[in-house]
Amino acid sequence: MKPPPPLDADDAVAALSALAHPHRLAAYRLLVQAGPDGLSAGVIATRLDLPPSSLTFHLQQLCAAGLAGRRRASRMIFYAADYAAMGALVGYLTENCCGTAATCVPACDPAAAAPRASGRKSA
Amino acid sequence: MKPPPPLDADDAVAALSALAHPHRLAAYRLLVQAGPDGLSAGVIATRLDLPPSSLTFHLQQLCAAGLAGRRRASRMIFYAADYAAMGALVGYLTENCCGTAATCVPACDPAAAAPRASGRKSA
DNA sequence: ACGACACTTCGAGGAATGTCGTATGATCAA
DNA sequence: TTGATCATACGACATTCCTCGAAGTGTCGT
Repeated sequence: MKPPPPLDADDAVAALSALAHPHRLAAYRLLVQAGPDGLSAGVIATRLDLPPSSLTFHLQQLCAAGLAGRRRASRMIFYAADYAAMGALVGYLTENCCGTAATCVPACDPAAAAPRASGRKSA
Repeated sequence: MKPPPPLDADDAVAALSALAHPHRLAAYRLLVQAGPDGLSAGVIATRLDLPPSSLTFHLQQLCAAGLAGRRRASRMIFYAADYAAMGALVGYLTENCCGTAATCVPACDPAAAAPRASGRKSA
């Protein structure tokens, strides 16, 4: 069982596209830093100073790419980062870069990348 | 001296945007896997089955984002991945995600992320 | 010098993306 | 039920991005 589910090229492009926008990247980092509980759409909109409809648009991209999940709590909707998805993306990016040893990036450290059972939610 | 130069939000978006396209992501992975010597534009064009002008367009995005470098060797031009840039990007993405410990991704391992100014991955 | 080769630059058309006001759905308080 | 709040769906517009043929630049072999 591999915590980071194997990502294919299309998934990776989707995830990267989702992150490749200032507002979405900012929102995503907010979620990453907020932890598993996530943040409500309203809070995110306030912090990012974005109109609700624009925020929804971006949040949907993040969810569609599998980078975030949503959960309803009464009137509010909470979004939370999907850490496993990020791990999978990083894995995809660094895949095979260890073949060239010395030039490899930290995240690509074989010792850290292979054995790590941080299995988590994925929905 | 920090191998991964601190990336700001704009740089991160630029890098992510550069990778957020099927052809560029494919080209980038080819470079990552090719190692420090890189690959010539012609070889990349052949493997990706892209017309030269299209390839140049994408390769330039990669270079502009700092993810790749170019070097001329007689008639050919070699492109090579910039591993440090990738490390910086991964670092930016995972920054602060360790605050929530258990949910954290492998790449975000505090032991590997924080004190890497001197030593790096094992040999 | 000449011709061949490797790649880049230029330019234009078409497709995809981001923005945000307004309307609508869902939930809660009284 | 009525009214208020939180968020999403819809629609239209502007802008940016991708593609690729043709022409141009630099390098090599003869």
